[in-house]
Amino acid sequence: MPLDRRQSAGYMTNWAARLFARAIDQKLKPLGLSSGYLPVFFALADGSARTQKQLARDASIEQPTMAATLNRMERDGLITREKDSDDRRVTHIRLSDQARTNAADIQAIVNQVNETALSGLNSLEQRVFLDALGKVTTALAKAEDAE
Amino acid sequence: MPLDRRQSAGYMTNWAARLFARAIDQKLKPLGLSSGYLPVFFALADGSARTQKQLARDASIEQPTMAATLNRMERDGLITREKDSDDRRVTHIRLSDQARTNAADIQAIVNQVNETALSGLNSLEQRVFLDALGKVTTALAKAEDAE
DNA sequence: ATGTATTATATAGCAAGCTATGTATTTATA
DNA sequence: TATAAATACATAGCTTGCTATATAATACAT
Repeated sequence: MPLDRRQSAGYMTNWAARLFARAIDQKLKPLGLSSGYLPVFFALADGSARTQKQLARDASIEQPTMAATLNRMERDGLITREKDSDDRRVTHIRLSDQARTNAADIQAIVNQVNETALSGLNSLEQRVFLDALGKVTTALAKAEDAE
Repeated sequence: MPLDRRQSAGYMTNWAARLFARAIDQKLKPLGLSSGYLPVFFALADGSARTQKQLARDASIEQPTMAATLNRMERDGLITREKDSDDRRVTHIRLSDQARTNAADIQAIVNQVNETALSGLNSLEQRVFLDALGKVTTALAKAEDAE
């Protein structure tokens, strides 16, 4: 790949994100899971319930994307949906018991992929990298809001 | 967003990539372009021809993804396809003249988004960040190959 | 020369992301 | 109290990415 592409933060971030997703999807596949489920999984792992709106906000994902993800997770038996009896616009989402049994495996897979990804960086570089990702997302999110 | 998500390289990289794509797509929209076209654009910007296979390799994208991208670009009048007369499996792809006129604007948009994204980092952090992205993609690509 | 590999591209089908818009319910206001 | 605004979720339609597989053309090997 030409050098100038490697100097573009946007291109490199996109490429890294695709490699992360591929690595995680491949390892989650035997469990019948995929990378898009992860934010929902982690948000609900403690057994609590969240609404679709809360899940979307926590994962920084748009609501229709979250709705589609939850549809797939429901199809796969990973979540249950229960309408709020007071406010019937709201639906409470919980992990199924079956899904909860996978929690440790999922965490191990995520940790392993993150470790592999960062294996070429020393601990200072790892800190700077994660910190930089935080600053980059903050800057881009702020620029988006400023529209 | 909870702290532990911000400590996951995979999650943060995915998030940053989505913010990059959104920022770029929004700015490219007035030109009738989108982020997926960029790697093709840059590879062909000098007026040269490339095959689908070369474009896919250069962009580190799978061949069917590149085929779909090229279909959209052809639909939008941005590229031309010409069959090789010697080897009729091969198709040569070129930017249309119309597309070429946008080159400077596109480069400016990409530069601007990258600058915005990195605006919270000092020059040392920027260097470490880009270098880290290179190391992360190398590590993940190598792990993928090692299957 | 013929059959087998290899190569380049196409197609099918899915996931995960987006924007724009619709629908139903609740809240607020005139 | 009726209407308007806001809220939560659903739906439509698109892009960008993937894997798996098919098709067509070329190259290789016997």
